[in-house]
Amino acid sequence: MFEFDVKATCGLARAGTLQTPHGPLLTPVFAPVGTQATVKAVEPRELHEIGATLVLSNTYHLYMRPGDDLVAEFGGLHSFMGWDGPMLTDSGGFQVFSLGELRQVDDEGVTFRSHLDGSIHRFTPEKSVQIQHNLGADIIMCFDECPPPLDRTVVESATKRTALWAKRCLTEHERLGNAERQALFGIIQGGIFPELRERSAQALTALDFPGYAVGGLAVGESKAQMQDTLDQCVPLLPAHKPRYLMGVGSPEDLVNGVARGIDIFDCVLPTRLARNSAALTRRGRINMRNVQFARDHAPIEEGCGCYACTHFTRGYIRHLVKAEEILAHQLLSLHNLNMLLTLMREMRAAIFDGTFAAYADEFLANYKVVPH
RNA sequence: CCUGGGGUAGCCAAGUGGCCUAAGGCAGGGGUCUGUAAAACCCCCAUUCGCAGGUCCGAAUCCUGCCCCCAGGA
Repeated sequence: MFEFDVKATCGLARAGTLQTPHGPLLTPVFAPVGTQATVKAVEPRELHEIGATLVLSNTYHLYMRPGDDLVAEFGGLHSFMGWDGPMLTDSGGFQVFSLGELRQVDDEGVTFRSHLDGSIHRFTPEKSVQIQHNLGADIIMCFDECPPPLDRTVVESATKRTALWAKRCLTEHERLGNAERQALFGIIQGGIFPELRERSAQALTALDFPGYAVGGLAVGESKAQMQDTLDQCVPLLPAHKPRYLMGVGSPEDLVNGVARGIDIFDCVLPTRLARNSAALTRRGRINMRNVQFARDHAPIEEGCGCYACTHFTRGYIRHLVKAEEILAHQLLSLHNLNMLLTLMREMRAAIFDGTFAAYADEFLANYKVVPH
């Protein structure tokens, strides 16, 4: 289980297959985020229809509500949420970063207040692995500390801690004895600092995880810094193991990530943008709230095969957005996810065809940050 | 016609002499969003208070006239 075969390469870009208990995962792959055991506004049936293969969910949120023990009672996340494909859970490490003032980190673990009711809780690496064991995703993540990427002192201590915690996660995972059912991935930290990335990669690869994530990016650094960091640290990861860039991303970041040898991505962006009325197109992002679309009879994107684009006009979707109808969130979420999933499929095909570089160049040339 | 109440932004509405170059909400326009504390957040949107005079150092606020609207009575 969890064998990863690189089937084709094109430059640094790779197309592979990762075996999981819920079927093979074709990479490069983008995972829609379903934080609370649901991809917001999208049914599992629809996820299948648009070709989603991997879904991410969250340790912190599900521990808080409804509780990982309750999810276990329902047979784990897959049966609880009705998704029978591969799943990944984040460790809760990112929440340590994003909860801000609500938390306190020490070498042993993290104490934090619930964002729901203010109650005090504590995560340790062991606790995170235990929760993820109860949740039952195919891929689980080491409990890490994800620091703001630019402060060297903070990043250095977080990077050291992440390495120590990775060892503890692995020990706990082995103790629980379910390595055949769940693959535990290690996470590289180090912010934008090459020496720290290098040290982190050395420490983590020494533990021989079945897959490695690059964490701590897309959290405040510039695009150039993110790309430089990937250029530097992806080659430090074993070529025969899947590489996961956490929390990314935007269409251009996915292309840039694949070009640098990343296999797995996840991001809230497409679904969050959808609920905040933005649509992703190949020419860039458009805000469907804007009055310029009020009398637009075209679909969100000409030529897009998704249900939103084959059945509805921009004018109608703008109306739904302005009227705050639930269907606006549903259609835009579906479209945005479809756009990214299609992009991933096309990149995979281009890698097999040996035309990835040209494909990437053309995509990036057409994709404008400020379109129309 | 009489009596009372009322006319502040597209709508609702606070303010009843100086801190009003007028609160707030809605609507409208624009922006932000990357391992989801997000169907969230941010910005813009009345030099002007029904109209015309007057009092006063000072008026959306007081006075006079006019014009509208509402309720009740003829």
